[in-house]
Amino acid sequence: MNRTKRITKENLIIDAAEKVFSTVGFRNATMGEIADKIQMSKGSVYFYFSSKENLYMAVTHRAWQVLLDRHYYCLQSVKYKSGFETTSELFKFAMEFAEEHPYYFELIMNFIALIRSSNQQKLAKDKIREALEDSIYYRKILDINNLPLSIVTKEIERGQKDGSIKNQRNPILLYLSAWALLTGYMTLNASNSERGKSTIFRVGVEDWRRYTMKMVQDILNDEIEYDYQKQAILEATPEF
Amino acid sequence: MNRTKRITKENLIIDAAEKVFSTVGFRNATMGEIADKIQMSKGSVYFYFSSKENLYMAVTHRAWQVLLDRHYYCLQSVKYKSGFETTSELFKFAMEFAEEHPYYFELIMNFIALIRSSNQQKLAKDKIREALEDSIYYRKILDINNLPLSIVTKEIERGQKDGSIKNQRNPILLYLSAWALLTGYMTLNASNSERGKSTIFRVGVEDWRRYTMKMVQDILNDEIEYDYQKQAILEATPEF
Amino acid sequence: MNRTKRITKENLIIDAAEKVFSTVGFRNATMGEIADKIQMSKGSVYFYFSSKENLYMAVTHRAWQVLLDRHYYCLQSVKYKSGFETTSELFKFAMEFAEEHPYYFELIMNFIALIRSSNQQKLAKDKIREALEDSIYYRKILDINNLPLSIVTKEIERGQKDGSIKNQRNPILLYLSAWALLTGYMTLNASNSERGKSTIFRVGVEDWRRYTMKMVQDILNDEIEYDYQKQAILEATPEF
Amino acid sequence: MNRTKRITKENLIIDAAEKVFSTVGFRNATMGEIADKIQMSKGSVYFYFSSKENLYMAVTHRAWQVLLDRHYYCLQSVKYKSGFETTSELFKFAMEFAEEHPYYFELIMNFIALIRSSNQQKLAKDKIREALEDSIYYRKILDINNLPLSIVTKEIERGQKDGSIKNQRNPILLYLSAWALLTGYMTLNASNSERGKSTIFRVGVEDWRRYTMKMVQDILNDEIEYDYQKQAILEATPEF
DNA sequence: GATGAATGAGATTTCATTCAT
DNA sequence: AATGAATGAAATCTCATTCAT
Repeated sequence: MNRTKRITKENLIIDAAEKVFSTVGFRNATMGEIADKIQMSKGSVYFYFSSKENLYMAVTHRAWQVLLDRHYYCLQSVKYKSGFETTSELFKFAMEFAEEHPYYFELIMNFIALIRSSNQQKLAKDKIREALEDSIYYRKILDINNLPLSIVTKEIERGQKDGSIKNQRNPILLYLSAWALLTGYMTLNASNSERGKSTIFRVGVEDWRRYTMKMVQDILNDEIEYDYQKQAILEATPEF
Repeated sequence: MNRTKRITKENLIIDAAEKVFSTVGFRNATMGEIADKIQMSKGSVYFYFSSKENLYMAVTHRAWQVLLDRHYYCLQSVKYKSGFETTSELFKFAMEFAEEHPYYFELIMNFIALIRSSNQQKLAKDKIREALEDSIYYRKILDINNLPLSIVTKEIERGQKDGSIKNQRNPILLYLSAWALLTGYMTLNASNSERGKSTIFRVGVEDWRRYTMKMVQDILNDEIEYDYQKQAILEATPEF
Repeated sequence: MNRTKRITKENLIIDAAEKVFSTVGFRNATMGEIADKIQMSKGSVYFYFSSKENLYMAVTHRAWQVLLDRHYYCLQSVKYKSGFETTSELFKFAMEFAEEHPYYFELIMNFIALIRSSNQQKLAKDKIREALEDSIYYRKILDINNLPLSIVTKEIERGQKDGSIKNQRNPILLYLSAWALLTGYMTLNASNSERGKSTIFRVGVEDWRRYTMKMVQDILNDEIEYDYQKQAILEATPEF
Repeated sequence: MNRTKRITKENLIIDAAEKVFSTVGFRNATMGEIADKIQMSKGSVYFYFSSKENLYMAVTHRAWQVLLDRHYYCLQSVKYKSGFETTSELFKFAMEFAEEHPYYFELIMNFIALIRSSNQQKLAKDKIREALEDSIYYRKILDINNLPLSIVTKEIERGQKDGSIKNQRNPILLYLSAWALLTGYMTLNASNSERGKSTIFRVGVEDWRRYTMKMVQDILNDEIEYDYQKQAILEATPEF
């Protein structure tokens, strides 16, 4: 079997896995169900993916690829704009990505949680995490997972230099804050809503989405001086 | 065995379950491990909690209780303050809660996701969700899970009336936005950090935390008029 | 606790056990359910009955007692009648017993099966049968379970002598045949029918019942001479 | 694995299950024991039969098949005989079936009890019955379980028309009565006896068997007129 | 390359029974 | 006498994974 054909098959399997994982979750998903979905035998699935964990990582890898593609696409099309404009665009695209592919977004979050827990604790019993880390796709993702961060922070830095971004704080902090906003929005929204239609606690989702994007921009525009009197309620935070 | 003793035992089990669930996750956790942790037999655990799902919900219930207690404690201590002050305090306490009990926070998020998915789709295969919903604790949580929202939004409304909160948008929107900020912060931070010490992508976690709290306040202070020129990058959002 | 009180309690438990066993069967029944039914603790049930099997045998013992009482009652009231009349009465009473207490009838059948299997094979694994045979009630039943047979056969013999029963075959054979008829009727009828109302395969149960009783009488009236030509279809059976 | 091989395996498992079930009963039987008996893993057994209940129903299905085969075989070989002769033959074969395969007979009785209880009561707790009814084999048996009845009653009707069967009562009643006789005989005999050798209550089993068959014929020959004086002991039953 | 039968390690759950109080 | 918490031995069922064909 030539390389092309192999890749086609792999993608077919990843398609099926994506559907099954997103519907019932990793633990509930069975290799049998995934194989059935594309009229394939379990044995064949194992021919292409050495383990369930490896297959899961392959789906996660695709999620990162799609996210990354958006970033590159975005860079290309906004080359001549200011740092603020590019950064805004990047987040707008990220939001669109998250809403179009809520499960990819979830996978990305899970991956981030995975590397966090890897860094800090090696829990004796967690066979699954070990298996995940054994996957070739894990390595592949490790190689690219910082790219979104570096792409965006580079644009933020550019914006801080060209004056379009007023907030002079650490670009990574800005990135994280904006990304947290997006994450929170997605998590609470739980990605079930048909965009613009649904309502959550009697707030239109579309309203919320717009306000979230506005807040991202506010972050970029935020100047350090602000009303310290109100801040005083919290602990003193002079550096902001 | 009197009521007190029973509750003590239940709490003992919940303690153990909390540790095990938070370490290896619900699916990876086994009743045997939970029982072992407190030198109890599996049968005994089942004497107190009718199923693994029920036990999980008991832990989740505790998480909501702790969160709710903070809210009430907070209300009590800030009675004579402005709406803005109270709301700020409430979020400050929520943040502290999340950082002190990251796993509780996770449980609360999971519960929210659970009721979302319950409302929208009855997936044929998901036995686990069904079992979760059968739990008495599920009912108990249903009865209280809206209280944080209603407590905070009431304070926001008060603040909007007394002039201390300038942002006149839908109080629920403000609540959700602030809560999303917190959620995103917690998710990305993955809550493993010892407060103030750790670093994420070379940003001090403490810095990030403070900035997050500042953003919450900014939400409250946000006035509707702002620079529409920058907004123009996004789709028009006249209502903000 | 005096003897009377003890017996009262035991009967209370047997009542509950009877209901539970008859509803869900021996294996499905739990000691907990039986105890609950009379607001008693499991421990107390064990105080009176040393095991589930023992309790089951106690219920079975009661069934035999009730059957036997009917026999004695019947003997008393038909003292001056012919052997045919008494025997008919005995079967009429047995039929009524079976229909009024279908579960007792089942217990009696089960007991008969139990002693059959005991006589013939000691299956290594059958812990339950062993436990049943350990019961004091098992011994008690062993002492009485032949009484119905001997009572009825004595009457048949009397009838054969006084000329009212024409069938001169072995009285035990007659007894078994009639009892088999009753057993088959009860088994197929499955005891669910409200007497006289229900229908089985479009045959009125009441019709069937009457016909069964008629057949019992036919057995008693059966004379040895009959049309041997038809019999020839079966293997030769000259002794009948 | 081709269809033939699969069926062979299934039959291998059914063989083992039949032995185990008949020896220790459904509830006492364990899948492990069944698997062990044919040097197979439990998992493999589950590969062929989705549950213990399903396997049990598969054995029951075989029992019905064997019974039915006898009926058809019998029909074939007695085509040119009278209704009386055919019916007699059918019962003779049924008796042989019951004696050769006592456990099959028991399974058939249990199945009949099962559908009776299904028709009349849905007991909340009986998970087992539900599981039984979920089996594919349950459906299969439902499709054939009335055939013996319809085959035999058709022959009885023919006999009533051709004059060889004198008893003009409802053919189904005759069928049930004869079948009840067989059932009672089998139940009391408990089917453990080596044919012709054993003795029950000092009656030769062979004698009893012959007499039972004779009674079946008597049913067919029974004419409605008989001695009403004796009947008077029972409640009036004018229709017989 | 593809198949699917076979495996076997576990996981949840149930209950009869015991025993300290 | 009575209670009911605690135990622990089983039993059913699931699936990721392997491997002969």
